[in-house]
Amino acid sequence: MKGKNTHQGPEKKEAGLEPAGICRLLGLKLTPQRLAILEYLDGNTAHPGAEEIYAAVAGRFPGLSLATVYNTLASLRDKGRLLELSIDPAKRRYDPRTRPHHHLICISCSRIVDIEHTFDLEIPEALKMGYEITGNEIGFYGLCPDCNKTDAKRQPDIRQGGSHVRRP
Amino acid sequence: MKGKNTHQGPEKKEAGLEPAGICRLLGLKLTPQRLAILEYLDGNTAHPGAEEIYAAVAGRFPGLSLATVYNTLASLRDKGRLLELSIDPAKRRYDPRTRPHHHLICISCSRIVDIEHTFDLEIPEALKMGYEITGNEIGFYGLCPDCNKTDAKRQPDIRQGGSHVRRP
DNA sequence: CCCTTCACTTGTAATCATTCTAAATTGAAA
DNA sequence: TTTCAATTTAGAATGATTACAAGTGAAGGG
Repeated sequence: MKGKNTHQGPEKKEAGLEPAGICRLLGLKLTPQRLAILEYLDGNTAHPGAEEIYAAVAGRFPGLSLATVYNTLASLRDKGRLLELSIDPAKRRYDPRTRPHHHLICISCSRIVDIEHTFDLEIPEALKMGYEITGNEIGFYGLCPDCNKTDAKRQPDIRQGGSHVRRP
Repeated sequence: MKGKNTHQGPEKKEAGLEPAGICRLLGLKLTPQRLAILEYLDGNTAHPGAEEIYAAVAGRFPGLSLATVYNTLASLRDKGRLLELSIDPAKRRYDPRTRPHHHLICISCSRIVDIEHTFDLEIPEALKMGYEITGNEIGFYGLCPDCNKTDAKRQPDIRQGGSHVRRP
């Protein structure tokens, strides 16, 4: 763990704009803490939670407060630069990739990967119940390669139910 | 609030089987607390959280413990009789309708309605990253009729971002 | 370059949902 | 009945997130 980020692999980043630029663009004050957080998030595909972000950034930036992480995440989220995912029931996860995409989460270890693919999700007008729809997100559930190996012998019925079934 | 349930409207229930039958079928002991919870959940389309279930059932069943609600929900979930939704970042919600379906949540008041519609969600093999997919759930985000009315004048940009943007 | 100011940061307390625990209770099988 | 494991219960414990009050520093104006 030495590089700029703890990526899951080589990934294409969002359309340019380094941390400082983002702050200026959003009208946010340019503080070192923010820059460090932004930098950690930039191109990160691990969908980290607040605590993880804190741990990672605090390493390079001693004295950082967890509260600052939450504050920063909140403003980025409010400004639309960050997606706050509720796909993991244990905690909120953050995704710097703001272009619409979906997620695939392991029901055993909670690892999340992005699904960059467009689906046709037109809801029949009759089912919209008068809602004005602004977005959508698909959560795919399954077993990641690692867990699939390990769990092969577990009760098979645990996988029934067709949908987002979580392990005890 | 007098009827059997606090439904959102007339709804078709899951394929028969009253509370007692469900317990027997699942090999669960038939306790009055469980029956009361099952009864409350039966046909309920409000996607209640644990606290709400507790409050509702405790009304008719004084002495009920919140822990029991959590216990019961956990066993029903494990047995596949109940879906545990993480669509609401504030808390887990429960859905007795176990047939695959999707949800539409109001980004302002968190009201959830079911979307009973089948979508074609084939993920290109190349994007599956080796995961064995067991299910999926689409979360549609938007404004419910009520909030849409109330919020009409709010900052329009809050609705940008394309996806699950939550109100501060 | 020096002020001034208010957005930010910080540490900590408070809150909230959920889980854990250990003891008491009770279905249900024998 | 008797028995015993499953279940219920109150309350403590945990973990994530939010709230708060006081201190700090980035940034614009002079």
